[in-house]
Amino acid sequence: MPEGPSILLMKEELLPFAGQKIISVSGNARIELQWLQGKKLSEIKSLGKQLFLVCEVIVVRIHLLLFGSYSVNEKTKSDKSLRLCLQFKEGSIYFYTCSVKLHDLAFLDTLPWEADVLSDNWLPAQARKKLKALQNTMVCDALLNQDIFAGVGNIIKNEVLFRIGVHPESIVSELPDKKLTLLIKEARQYSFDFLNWKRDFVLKQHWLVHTRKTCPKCGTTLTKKYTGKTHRRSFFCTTDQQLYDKHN
DNA sequence: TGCCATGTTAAACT
DNA sequence: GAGTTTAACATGGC
Repeated sequence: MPEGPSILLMKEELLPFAGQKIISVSGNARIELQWLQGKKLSEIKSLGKQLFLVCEVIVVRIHLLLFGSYSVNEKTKSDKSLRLCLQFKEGSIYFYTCSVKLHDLAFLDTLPWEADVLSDNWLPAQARKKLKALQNTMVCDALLNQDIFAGVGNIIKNEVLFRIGVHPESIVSELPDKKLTLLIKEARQYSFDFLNWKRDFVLKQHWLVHTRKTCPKCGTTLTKKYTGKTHRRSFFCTTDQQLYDKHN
């Protein structure tokens, strides 16, 4: 569920509830549920992997983490996993096993909206600037940095690096400018491809390297390795993805 | 059945 | 204090 495109799809599905009044609130999230009671769900926003339910002066931040899920109108999981349920006149929304936090409205102003790769607010120049400031950082870690590429997750990371022919352990500062441009461009482009494939339930079949065994380009065995400071799985082809480090 | 994974945060370390 | 590593959390698929 959890990469940026999936959150965007969730937002789309919840959009019909925007403008409606919250009739009742329940769930085991450790927040003051009663603050939401009777409030209007005035707006739904998203930034990367985070969803924001703006309820007049209070903002509910939902993050699905690794295992979170949601449902609309019908409760599909146990009480134990139900973190938050908002009931409206014409239906309900349910969030399970996710992080739920309350913030005031001003909190939204502190967020890096320009980092959201799927948003109209996306500023590639800003991403480039942040990348240029990185010292000794591997591209695999840079792509997962939510302050630079909000919404990019491990799948997108692996697929983007294969598309642009860059080894995940490459050092950002060693990338030629052309590659850096491509990296920034594909982080957004692949996220949109992910979004469309996910919407059509054909995402997995489009994975070229993620969880795959052989390189679709040259047929050699792909490498699977936990890379970078994030220690996340990387799938890559040592033939088709060039390593840029201080030695070459 | 045990392992592992589309993620993040906080505690525990050097 | 900084930068880092580890632990914790929790569910479903293979």
